[in-house]
Order: sequence, then C-alpha cells, then structure tokens
Amino acid sequence: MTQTATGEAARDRVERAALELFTSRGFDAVTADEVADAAGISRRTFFRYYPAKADAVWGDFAAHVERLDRLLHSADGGRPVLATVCAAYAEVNDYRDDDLPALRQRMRLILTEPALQAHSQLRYAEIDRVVAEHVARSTADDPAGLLPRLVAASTRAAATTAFAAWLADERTALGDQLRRTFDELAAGFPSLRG
Amino acid sequence: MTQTATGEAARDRVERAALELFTSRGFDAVTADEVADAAGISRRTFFRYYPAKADAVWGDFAAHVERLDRLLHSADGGRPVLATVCAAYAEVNDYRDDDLPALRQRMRLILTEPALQAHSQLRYAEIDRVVAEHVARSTADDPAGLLPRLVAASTRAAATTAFAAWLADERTALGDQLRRTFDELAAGFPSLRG
DNA sequence: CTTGCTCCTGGCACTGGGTGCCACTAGCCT
DNA sequence: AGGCTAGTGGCACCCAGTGCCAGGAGCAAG
Repeated sequence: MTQTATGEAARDRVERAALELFTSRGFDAVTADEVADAAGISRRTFFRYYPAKADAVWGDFAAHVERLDRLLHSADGGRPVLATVCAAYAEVNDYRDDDLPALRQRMRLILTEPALQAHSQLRYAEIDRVVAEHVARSTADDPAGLLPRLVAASTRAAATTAFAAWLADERTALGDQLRRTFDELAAGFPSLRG
Repeated sequence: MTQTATGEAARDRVERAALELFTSRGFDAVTADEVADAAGISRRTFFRYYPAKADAVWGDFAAHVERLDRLLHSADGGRPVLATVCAAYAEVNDYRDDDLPALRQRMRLILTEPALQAHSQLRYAEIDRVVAEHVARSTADDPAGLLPRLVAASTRAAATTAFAAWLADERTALGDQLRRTFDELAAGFPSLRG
C-alpha cells in the first residue's frame, strides 16, 4: 500500500518532470538520466516504470485504452457505429478543466516532436485494435477484415486531426471539435462537395 | 557518373540485403553492421546512405512523395478531390509485376514490425503534407485547417488499410483494393448502414 | 608526371537509449 | 530472529546514430 502510494507519487513526479523538460528543451535534447534525476529516481528505475523514454509522456495509457474498450462494450448496439465510436472518444478525452493545460502540453509534444510522433503509432495501434473489435462485434465481421480496420484507422485519423485543431484553436472545446470532425468524416466530407 | 552508378548499385544491394535479413530474422534482431556487411559497405557508409536503420526498407521514398505531389498538381481540378487523391495513390503504387514480391515483403515488414510501424509515421507525415496542400489548393483553404488535415489523415488511413487488405488477400490487385477502400470512405461507410 | 582539389569512403571514438544481472534494502509473514 | 518477496539502484553491456579525421579515387591545371 505504502509502496504503491510512493510508486504512484514517483510516477507522477516523473511525468511532470518529463513534460516540463521536454517542452522547454525538446525531447531529443533531454536525456533519460535528467528526467530520472529530476524525479528523484535512478535511470534504471525510470526504465522499469516506462519501457521507453517516450512512454513517460503518455502516462497510464493502458488504462486509457481499457476505458475506451469498456465504453465500446457497453454501448447501445442500436446506435450507428460511428456515433458510438465518436462518443467513446469524446468521453475518454473528457478531462477536468485543471487537467487541460497538461493535456495540451502532452498533445503538443506528441504531435510535434518527431520521435514522439513515431512512437505514437505504437500506442494508436492498441486503440485501433479495440475499435476494430467493436466494429467487428457490431457487424458480425472479422476484426481483421477491411471494414473494421478501415473504420478504426480513419476514426483514429479523425481523432488526431481533431486534437491538432483543438491545439491550434484555444476557443473550441475538445469534445465539440471531435464531434465536428467525426461528422465531417461520417458524411463523406460534405464540405468538399459544397 | 561511375561513382553515381556504383552508389546506386550499392544502395540496391543494401535494400535487398535489408529486406532479406529483416524478413528472415526480424528487424530488431539484425544489426546495422550485418546489413552493411551483407551489402559490402561499412557501417559508417550505411548511415550515410540512410539516416536510420529503418530507412533502408523504404528505398527512395522522397522520390515517391515527389511523384505523388506532381500527380496531384497536374490533376483535373473539376474532379472530386477524393477521387483525385485515390487515383494518385493508385498510380504511385502501380508497380510492375516483377516488383510485387519485393513490395509485399516491404509492406509486410512495415505493417508488422513495431519499430518500422513507428518509423512509418514520419514517412506518412510527408505524404500527409502533400495531400493536405492539394486539398487546400482545391478548396482555397489553409493547408493547416481542419478539412485538409482530415482528408490527408483519413485518406492515408484508407491507403494503409487497403495495403493491409492487399497483403492478407493475394487475389485482388492493389489498385482495386485501393479504389474499393476509398469508395467506402468517400461514401461515409455505407456498409455500416446496411 | 606531379600537385592540388573534391568527393566518397571507412575507421575511431563518443553519446544516449535500453536491458540483463546482481547486490541491497524494506516490509511482511511465521 | 530467520526467510521470503518486491522494489531499487549500480554496473556492464549492446546497439543506433554522429562528429571527426585520415585515406584514396578521380579530375583539373601546371
């Protein structure tokens, strides 16, 4: 219990330090040693917490994916699949206002730093798997089939695009941006025809 | 001239060796030294040819992107944007039959090896930029705006999905697979409603 | 032929990410 | 107290990638 508590606290310190250092000096210019030092742990322990330097930016991403999975499992089967996926994305990313600055910082890093951009693909693959499985359940299809894969990949593309737009424009809420972007996708890009 | 020729030949040897070694033993289990040795060049020269080990799999990708860019620039402006992008993707990936085995090998590596999957994001970003610029030209929009980004990201998602489906199913041609996948995307996933 | 220039190459050494191994400590159970 | 377990840190190692420098091939002018 105490160990878990200190472990959690240490992880929190690491993630704060990582966000701070990477933002101010750039991901590549900061060594894992520096992050570990700033968090008061050893380099070795850092790499036990996070399998890669980049993972310190993502926090507990497995829990994130698990939440998304649960939401999709418990979703109303009568609703259109895209609407369900959009709502799940929106709910998973519905942060408290106090957490928004950290979220912005994290997403800005992930979307701009090449090394993190590359690493993100590995995280996104976990999301895609969960979404593809949901589509497969809804359509009695193979999760590895064309449609589940396509829906997973393109909704994820929509979500990251929405994130980028949200970062660029401080005014609109993330949830609204997600819904707007999904609408565009689901309707086959109506503004291209207008 | 002779230098360029040997340089080209050496690059060719490297790419063959890389494909062969990575396929048989896995990307991570093969060191850059081994690839360099197999191609008859030094490790140092290997990293002058390719900035990263993963780049040996991609060949001359810049030329690929440039071809795509030219195709999009010279496309018929009256045609729907998605159709133009689809046709450009199909034409850029219209390989001779002799080259298909190598293409399959390459794509299988890129889509299955985690390290290559991650690295691919950096290459895809170049494609996305070109496509987003095309959409922006067609709609008199900002390339960094929502619609160009969304179209670029989701068409790229469609293209990679089509590639994966093509890998899984030997029977259908790559171009047909691309067109089928783009149709699904452009129509807002009609098979989800059926 | 020789000198000088340029480009390509390879060797060397170094940084930094990531990992296996081991020794140490802290709690905890009996 | 003795033994078990889990977390930690130090150490050594491998490998990707880079800067630097020393050759060597080709070419031009003398």
